[in-house]
Amino acid sequence: MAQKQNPTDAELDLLKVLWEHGPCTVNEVHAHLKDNPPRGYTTVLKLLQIMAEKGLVKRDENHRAHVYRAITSDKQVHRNLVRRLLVRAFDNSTSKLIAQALDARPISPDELAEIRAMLDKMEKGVK
Amino acid sequence: MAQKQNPTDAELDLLKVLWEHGPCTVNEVHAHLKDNPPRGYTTVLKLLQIMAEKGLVKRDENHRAHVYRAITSDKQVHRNLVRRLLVRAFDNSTSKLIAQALDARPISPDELAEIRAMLDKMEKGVK
DNA sequence: AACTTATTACGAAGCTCTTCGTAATTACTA
DNA sequence: TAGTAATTACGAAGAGCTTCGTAATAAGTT
Repeated sequence: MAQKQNPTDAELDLLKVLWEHGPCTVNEVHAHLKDNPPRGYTTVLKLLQIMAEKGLVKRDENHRAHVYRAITSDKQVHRNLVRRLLVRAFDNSTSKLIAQALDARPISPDELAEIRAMLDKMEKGVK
Repeated sequence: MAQKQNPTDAELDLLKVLWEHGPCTVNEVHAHLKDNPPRGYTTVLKLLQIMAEKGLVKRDENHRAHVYRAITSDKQVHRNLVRRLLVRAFDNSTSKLIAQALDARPISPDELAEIRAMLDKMEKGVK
């Protein structure tokens, strides 16, 4: 059974590339990767192989250069990351987490409005 | 120099105990620790020693049993955890994170109201 | 002082993550 | 076919995390 697992830091970097550019060969992933930190070609390859084992990506071996694609969407992964943080540090309280989020970084009025809009939409949806 | 570092999972468990109960001996921490997963006494001791090296806790050696206390508040640590997640996965966008947080778990109307209240307070403060 | 008990110190094992060097494979080209 | 270039496969090393067994130390007790 393919375990649904959170990606590690390095893995998340590669997933970002796949989310943005769609299915890629190792070479393409390596090329698109931002250089912090710089990573060698075989490092990327190895990571993708491991991610394939874990079930984070799937690979198509029909071409000369195997093509990897993300199995889970960015949304799913992000949600799992948030869930993990919720139980790990915030007693599973969304409001506690949001309080910290609002405090962690200065917020622009635009962002604030955006957040309000989300709440409004939510209340409507729930009602 | 004491590095300001995010605690690991096991370390966070111990910090929670120290935040809740104040300065503790190893024995007390071990006793207060919830049993998931169960951890041996020396494991807790070793963790606290490492945390002392890292600068996460400080220890008072004046008593027979050394007394450990958390150096950083829960609030500070929580903020760092949120910050890390923000840059790691959400492009440093608070609203993206909050969108996921609202989506990650069903929210009660009470919590929703609480969140609204925070936003109101914030806007006043900023203005 | 000898004994017992609680505590700390030390070090190692097993695990995962991350990285990369080197070898093997594959496909193309002269 | 022989040579080359790109790619994949394999394996290992170093780091950090987590756990705990065992030894050393300190304090109190008879």
